[in-house]
Amino acid sequence: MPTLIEARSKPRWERRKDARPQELLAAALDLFVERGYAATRLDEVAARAGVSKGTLYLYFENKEELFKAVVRENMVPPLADAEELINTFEGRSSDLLRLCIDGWWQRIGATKLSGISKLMMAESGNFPDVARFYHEEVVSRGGALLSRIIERGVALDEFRQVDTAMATRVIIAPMLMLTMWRHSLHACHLDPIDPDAFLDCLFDLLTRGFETPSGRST
Amino acid sequence: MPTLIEARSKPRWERRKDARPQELLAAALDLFVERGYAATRLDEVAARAGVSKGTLYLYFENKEELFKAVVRENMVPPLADAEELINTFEGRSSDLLRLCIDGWWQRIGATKLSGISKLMMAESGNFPDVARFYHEEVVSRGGALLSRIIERGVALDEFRQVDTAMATRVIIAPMLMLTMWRHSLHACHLDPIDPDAFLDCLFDLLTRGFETPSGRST
DNA sequence: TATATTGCTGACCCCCCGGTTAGTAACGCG
DNA sequence: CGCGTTACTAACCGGGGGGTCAGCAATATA
Repeated sequence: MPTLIEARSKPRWERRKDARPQELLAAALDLFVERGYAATRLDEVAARAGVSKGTLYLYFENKEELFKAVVRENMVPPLADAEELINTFEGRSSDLLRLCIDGWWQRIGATKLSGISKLMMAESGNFPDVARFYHEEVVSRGGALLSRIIERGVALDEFRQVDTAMATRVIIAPMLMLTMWRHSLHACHLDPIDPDAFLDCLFDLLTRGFETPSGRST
Repeated sequence: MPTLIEARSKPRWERRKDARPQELLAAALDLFVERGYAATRLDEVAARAGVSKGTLYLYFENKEELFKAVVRENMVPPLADAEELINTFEGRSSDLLRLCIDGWWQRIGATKLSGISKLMMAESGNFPDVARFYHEEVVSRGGALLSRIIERGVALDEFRQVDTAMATRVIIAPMLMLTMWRHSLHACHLDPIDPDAFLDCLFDLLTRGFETPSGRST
């Protein structure tokens, strides 16, 4: 039972209009990654952000818009940065590719954000609207990004002439696989995989596979 | 409005005690693969099997036991056959490996059964009991199976001395990846992947990676 | 045709969760 | 200090789905 003083010094709740959205987005990210899209309860998101469910609906239209906001807040900026990097980068295309793969790993793959990729692979079938949004906002942009790197390498005669679409898939697939591995099997007490060794191996395979003889230096 | 004759010739329902379990399992497999574990409604499973939900509960204790039965009915027999094959096979270990990979593709990977693998990767985190069952019944048995092939190859000096656990993961991972690809991205109108070409490529990589010089013939 | 057996139905219970809203309390301002 | 604005809460609604069960109707038997 709160004393009068406590009641005065600590109001039951505070008005913090500007901080709420970020706090709600952070809580939503955590829970979407932990439980998946369908299994995430908006009550729980609100509770973790320290507000009631009604407040959540003051800042986000509904569950789907909340999820979209999480994606826009977290997944899109790294993509934009990578696009900027490609536009300004000067140097070997294989180095640019390595930069992008490492950047993906540090900013997405190794963080809880990778859970969003897993979530979409797992549940896209049940939520076609969300899947379409995610495809437009993340998948197609990421694919285009890799395609540009490969085309750059081919244009500069650093890479062999490869089927760009196929090569893009070859690069993305192991990264997605690493993500799934960490979020499903690994999370369920199976023997862990060493991500750094895995990515080194992947990059080694890719450069050997793509580089032209003239492109190899060192 | 049924006439008297129709009512006599076509009873509202029939007693078919022995056929029900198989029909329910088939319906359950379809829906688990289509929608996932959590999103599958038992009402719908029963309806697709041509019975009411109550009947389903006459043959299966609850949702979890129904799912376990689906796994036992569909995933375990191919594993048992593969174990039998390994026990009796005489020939090169690389041929045995190819047989098992092709067998997996024909009996699981290319069929709706691959949806069960995808389902477990997607939802194991939310259903730890189911995950434990699946791990014991399928994952660990499948892993042991591959390990035995590799150890056989090493013992017969056909394969290099490799880390068996790592090699097992290297083999399984691309197969799981192919599965996920087909069930998420591919299912959502993204550019398709050619599974046969993919598996050829995978097997080529594996044999080149594993074989000892002395093990290479032809 | 009469009776016993039992496979099957469908209505029901109850909790859960996305979404809504009437009302309340924190805060800015005069 | 008092008053108006509004950020926030708590209770609520409705639909959905796992699981249950009393009763019925299809068959076996005679």
